[in-house]
Amino acid sequence: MFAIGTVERDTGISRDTLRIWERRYGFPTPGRNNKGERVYSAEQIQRLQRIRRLLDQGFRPGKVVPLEDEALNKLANTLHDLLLSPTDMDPTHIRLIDLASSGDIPALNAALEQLLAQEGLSSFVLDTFAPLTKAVGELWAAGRLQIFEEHILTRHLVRFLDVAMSRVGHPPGNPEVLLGTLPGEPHALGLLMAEALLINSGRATLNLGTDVPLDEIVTAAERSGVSTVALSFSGCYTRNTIRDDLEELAERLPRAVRIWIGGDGVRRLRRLPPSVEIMSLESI
Amino acid sequence: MFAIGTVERDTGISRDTLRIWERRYGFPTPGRNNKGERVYSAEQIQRLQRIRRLLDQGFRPGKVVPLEDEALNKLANTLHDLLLSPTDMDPTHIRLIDLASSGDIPALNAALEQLLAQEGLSSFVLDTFAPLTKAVGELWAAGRLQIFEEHILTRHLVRFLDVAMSRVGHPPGNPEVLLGTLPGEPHALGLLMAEALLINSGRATLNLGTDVPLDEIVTAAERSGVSTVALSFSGCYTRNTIRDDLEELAERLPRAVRIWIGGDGVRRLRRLPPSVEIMSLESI
DNA sequence: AATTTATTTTGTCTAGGACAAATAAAACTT
DNA sequence: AAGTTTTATTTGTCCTAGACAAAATAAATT
Repeated sequence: MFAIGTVERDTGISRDTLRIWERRYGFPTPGRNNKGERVYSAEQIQRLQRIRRLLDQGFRPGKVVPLEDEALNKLANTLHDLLLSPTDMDPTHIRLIDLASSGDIPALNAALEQLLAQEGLSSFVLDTFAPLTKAVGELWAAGRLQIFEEHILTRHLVRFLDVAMSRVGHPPGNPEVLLGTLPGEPHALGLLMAEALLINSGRATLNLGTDVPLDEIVTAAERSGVSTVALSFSGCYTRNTIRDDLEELAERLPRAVRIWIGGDGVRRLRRLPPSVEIMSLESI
Repeated sequence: MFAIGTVERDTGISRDTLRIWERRYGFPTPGRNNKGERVYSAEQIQRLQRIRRLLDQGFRPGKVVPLEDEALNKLANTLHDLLLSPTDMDPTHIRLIDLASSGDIPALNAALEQLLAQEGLSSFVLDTFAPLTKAVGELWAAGRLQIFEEHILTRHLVRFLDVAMSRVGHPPGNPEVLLGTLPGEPHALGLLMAEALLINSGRATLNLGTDVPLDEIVTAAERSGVSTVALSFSGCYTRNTIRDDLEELAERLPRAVRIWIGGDGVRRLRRLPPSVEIMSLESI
């Protein structure tokens, strides 16, 4: 049995939200310990994680949280069929995904190495690596991957790109593009793919990685003299303040600095500050 | 001006703690917006971050939170002098730290490459990389590094070890040791060093990375059939439940599986379950 | 079909108190 | 003097129930 703080950490759903879901939707239904505090069962946590994944895919709490286990499974399956229908997928990708979901990391690495050698870094990132990343995310959303499997895969993908970039070598000169994600955004692969493309086209980068407070981005941009700040937002970025953050960033950065944003989390955004531009990997 | 949620994210101090510090120690002293909600200035956030670093070093809130800016600076300086007195340090390390804190990444990489070639991976990790990591942490704790500088350094160190490991290649066969950190622990370098030493001695590993829920560790250990689970805890692991977590882990893992724990966060621990063993990098 | 306006949904924040785990200090024993 | 147990202090997490605004959807208008 787990306390609310543990559930918050393991599911990424805040205490406040957990309590208010209980009041509004009748789920979760924690028991109480002798202190009167909520205690959650492992099953409820698992269901919360499944709900979380569906929310990340764009569903709304009111339609998902009250659902029973069965209905939830059905929804996840529908999603799975929708997203991962093998008919319209490249057979090479299907093979990679099979290797990934079977956990055969050495074979996956070998296959990736071969594709990298054939296609060159830029095409590899755009045509192979990015779709594979997307597929992993969708497998995960559909509940076809355990959390630990997703961890392992992501780690290996990160390592693979790191090694590939180290072969190209870092372009000389001052960095032109600063990369990072805001606090609360843990996904680094989008940044890494962007960095690989930039490096491969001869532009020096400064990758701050994930979870960088806004004022540190400003300081880093000023110090390093970059001309562009690139931020990545995945679908799971729940913070409701992206627009405010971007406005603040645009205001505090030196005038000449452009802001690029990308990732699944930016689709819903409208009315951006003038210096902010939505970028895709292809347009780098 | 920033809301309490933002401050929580950027400082890692929970809302509840922020409110209770205000009540008990008279700091922080946020203003209020028109909704009656707390708003924190950038200066207060900076001071909170400095306080956080001192707490990570083992200071207690009652002695640190009420301090004025001046006293805080003084304490940080004393700490800096204490931890990083150059007299008792290897000149090679001093040079590396200089390169690191000056932000000259290419030069740092070159120096690391040279030392790696000279010493071999195991000695390099133990005698160069680990002390450098520690020094970076201490520079950061003493306020000598900006957050973004620490981010950049850490990223490059991770990348460097990843590349070094990829040269050694992954040992064949089933993994023997599973590595990971529990939710709330973001530092991956300890794991990575352990992994490098294991790989270099021919033992296959399975690195789950950071922030892995406990039940996922159990599942992963069962599926992969490892004989050891290795967890890393840095000084900033504030979760008060390490012992409970370890007890639960020991109970749920297969009997034959040993648990290794390491890192700065385990020094304070006593009365561990019988299958749990405190390990240092040297003893791997 | 594209804007504007109304309605619903949703997450974050507020208050002060309660409690136990963790740590430090004191008392005791060997 | 060093180790162990007992007492006191410190500290973080959790509780309740309500309020409010931003985001998303539905409805109405141009």
